[in-house]
Amino acid sequence: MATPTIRSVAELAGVSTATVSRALTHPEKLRPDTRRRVLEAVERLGFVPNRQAVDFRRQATKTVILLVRDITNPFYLDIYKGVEEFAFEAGYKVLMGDARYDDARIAHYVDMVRNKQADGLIVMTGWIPEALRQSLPPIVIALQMIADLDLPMVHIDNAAAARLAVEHLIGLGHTRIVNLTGPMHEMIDLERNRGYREALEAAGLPFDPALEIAGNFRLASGQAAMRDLLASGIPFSAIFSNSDEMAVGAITELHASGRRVPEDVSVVGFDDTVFASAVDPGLTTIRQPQHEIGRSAMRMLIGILEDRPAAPGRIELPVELMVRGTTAPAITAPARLRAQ
Amino acid sequence: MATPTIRSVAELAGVSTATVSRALTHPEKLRPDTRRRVLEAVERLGFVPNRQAVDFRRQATKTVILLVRDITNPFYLDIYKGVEEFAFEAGYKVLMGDARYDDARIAHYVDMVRNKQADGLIVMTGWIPEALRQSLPPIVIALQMIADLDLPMVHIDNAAAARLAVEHLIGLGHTRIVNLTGPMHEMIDLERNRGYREALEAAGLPFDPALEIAGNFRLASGQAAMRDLLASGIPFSAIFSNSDEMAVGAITELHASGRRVPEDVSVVGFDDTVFASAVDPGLTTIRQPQHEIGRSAMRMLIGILEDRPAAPGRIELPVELMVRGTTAPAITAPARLRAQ
DNA sequence: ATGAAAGCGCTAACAC
DNA sequence: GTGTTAGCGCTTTCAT
Repeated sequence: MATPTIRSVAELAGVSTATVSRALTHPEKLRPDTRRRVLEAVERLGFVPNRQAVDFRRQATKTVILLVRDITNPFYLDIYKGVEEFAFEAGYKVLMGDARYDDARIAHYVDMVRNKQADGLIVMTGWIPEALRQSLPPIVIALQMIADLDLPMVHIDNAAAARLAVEHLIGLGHTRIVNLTGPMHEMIDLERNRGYREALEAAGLPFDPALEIAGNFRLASGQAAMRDLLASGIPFSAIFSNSDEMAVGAITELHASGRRVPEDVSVVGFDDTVFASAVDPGLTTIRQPQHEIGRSAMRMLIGILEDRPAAPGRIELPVELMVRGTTAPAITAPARLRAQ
Repeated sequence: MATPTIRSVAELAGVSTATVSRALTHPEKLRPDTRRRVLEAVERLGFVPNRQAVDFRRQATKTVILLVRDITNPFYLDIYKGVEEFAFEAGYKVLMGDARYDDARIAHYVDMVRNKQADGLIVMTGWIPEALRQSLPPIVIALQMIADLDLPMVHIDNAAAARLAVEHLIGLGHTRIVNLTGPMHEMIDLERNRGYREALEAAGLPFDPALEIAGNFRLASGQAAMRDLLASGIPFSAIFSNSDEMAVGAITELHASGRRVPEDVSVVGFDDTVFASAVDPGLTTIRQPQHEIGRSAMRMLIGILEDRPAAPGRIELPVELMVRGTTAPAITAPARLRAQ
C-alpha cells in the first residue's frame, strides 16, 4: 500500500487538499467539525506530511551543517551534543561536515548551502578560503575568530582564560612557567599566549622566551616539547599548556624522566576534554563550555535564518578554572633555587 | 540578482530545460555543439542545480542518519570519520542523531526516514523500541547485535577479541585474571565475557565468579570496581576490562592504592579509544577498526538504498591486540604465591 | 470557511 | 537529438 499523500486524505475526508493542509498547520482557521473530519482521515490513513515536499515548497531545508576542522577531535564531543540538542528542539537537522584542513572540503560544504542542501553553517575550522569569502551563506563562526571577517560569532576570551590559568600557577608560588603553545598561526593560540605573557607581566615576573615552546596541540607534540626542554636543562617548575592533549603528553614525558606531577612540576591544560579525566591525578585545566557553545551557535544561526530581530552579532561565553590534581605549591626551598 | 534556474539557462542557450538537464546528467546524449552551448550558458550564469529540487523530483534525499547511543562517547570519533568519509565520496549527506538511551528520540530519528528527511539509517544504539520493529526503513546495524532482529549488520567478533586479550595475559603467566564487565545486558558485553571464560577454560584455568565485576563501561565505574576488589582482598594479578575507560579508571585506583601497572598488575582494555593513549604507559588493548566500521556501515547502507545486487547481509571486521605498556609477565616468585 | 489553481525546480517519458 | 509535457507533494494566494 502506497504511503498516503495529502490528496488521499482530502478524498477520504471529502475536502480539498488546501483544507487538509490548513487542518495540520493552521487548525484555528477551520470550522471545528471540518477539522475533526480531516484529522480523523489523517488518523485513519496514518498520514504524515512529506517533509521533503513541505520544505521544497517552503524553499527551506531546516538543515544546518556543522563544519569542524577534524571530526575526530574529542574536543568537539560536547559541542556535537549541544548543537544536536538545540537543533532537535527547534526542528532542525544537523549535517556532519569534516573539513580536514582541506579547502576543497570547506568549499564543498559551503556550496551545499547554495545547492539548497542546507540553510546555513556553523563553522569551527578557524579558516575560510579566500575564494569563498565574497559571498558567504548564513553562517556562524564558533571558537575561532577568523581574521578580517566580521561574522556572527560565539567564542570565549582566550587571553583572559590563559591569565586565569597562569595566575593560578603564580599564586602557588611558581615563577618559571612554561607555555606550551600550538603553531602560533591562529587567534586562539596567539591569544592564549598573550594571556600568559600578560599574567607574567602583571605579577612582575620576567618573561623568558626559552619557556615558550611550540607544539601542534596533539599529545605527541607535548611529549616532544617536554623532551627537548628537559634535555636543555632550562629550569622550570610549572607548565601552562594551550591544550589538554599536549598537557597529557608533557606529563607522560615528565614521568618517563622520573619527575612527579604535581610534586616536581605543576601542569595546567586547556579545554577540559576527556583527556583531563583520563590522567591521574585529574588534570587542572581551563574548562570551556562546549555544550553551551554548541547550543549558542545553533541558536544564533537559527535566529539569523528565521530573521529574528534580536539575533546578536557576538556571544562570549565564560570559562572556568578546574583545579584538580596536577597543580601544587612550588617548592621554595633553597635546594631548588640552587638547582636552577 | 536571483539565483539562476534551469529555465534561465535554457533561455540563454536557446534550448529547452530538458536539454539543459541532459547536458548536465547525460552529456553523451547531446550533439557536441548543443552541449557546448548549454555548458557555456551554465558557466555564464553560474548555474548550479538546486539539489533540493533534484532530490525531490527523484524521490530520494541522499541523506542518511547516523544514530548513536550517546553522541559524546569518544568511541564514535573514528566512526564518525569513516561514515562521513564514505558518504562524502558517494555524494551522500550524514545527519547526526543522538539517541540518549531514549526511545522517543530513537523513534523520532526513525520517523525521519518515513517523513522523507533521509533515505535510511545506521543504528548504533544496541536497541530498537518494540513499537518500531514491524516496519523498519532501510537500516544497517553497527557494533551491536540486536536480539531477535535479523538486519544487515557490521560488527566484530567480541568473544574472539576477548579471547585474544585474555590469552595474551595467560601467555604472560597470569592465572588470576579479573574481567571488568558492563551491566551484562547487552550482547557485546556478554560476548566479551564469554570469550574471557572460554580463554580461561581453554588454558585449564579455574573460573572464579569473584573475579567478574560489573561496571557500566565508564571511567568512574572502573575505579569503583577496583576499589571494591582491592578492599575485598581477593588476589589477582591482571585485569581484562570490557572498555578502555573502565581500564583507565581501574589503573587510577590501582595507583592510588600504591600498586604499579604493569609491575604489580597487568591491564588490558577494549576499543583502543583516545583513553588508551592518554594513559601512561600506553594501554594494552583490543583495537576495533572504528574507521572501517563506519565506512563499511555506510557502504552497506548505500548498497541497500541503491539496490545493488551484492549487498551482503553481514560484515565481520577483524580486531587487533595492541600490546603496549600496561601488560607484563606475572610475578611467579614464591613471595607472590604466599601473598595470595 | 473552503476550494481552485498555480507553482517551488527539476527530470524523464513520450513525441517528433 | 531535442522539445513538450506531466508531474514529485505540498502550501498559499485568490476567489467565492
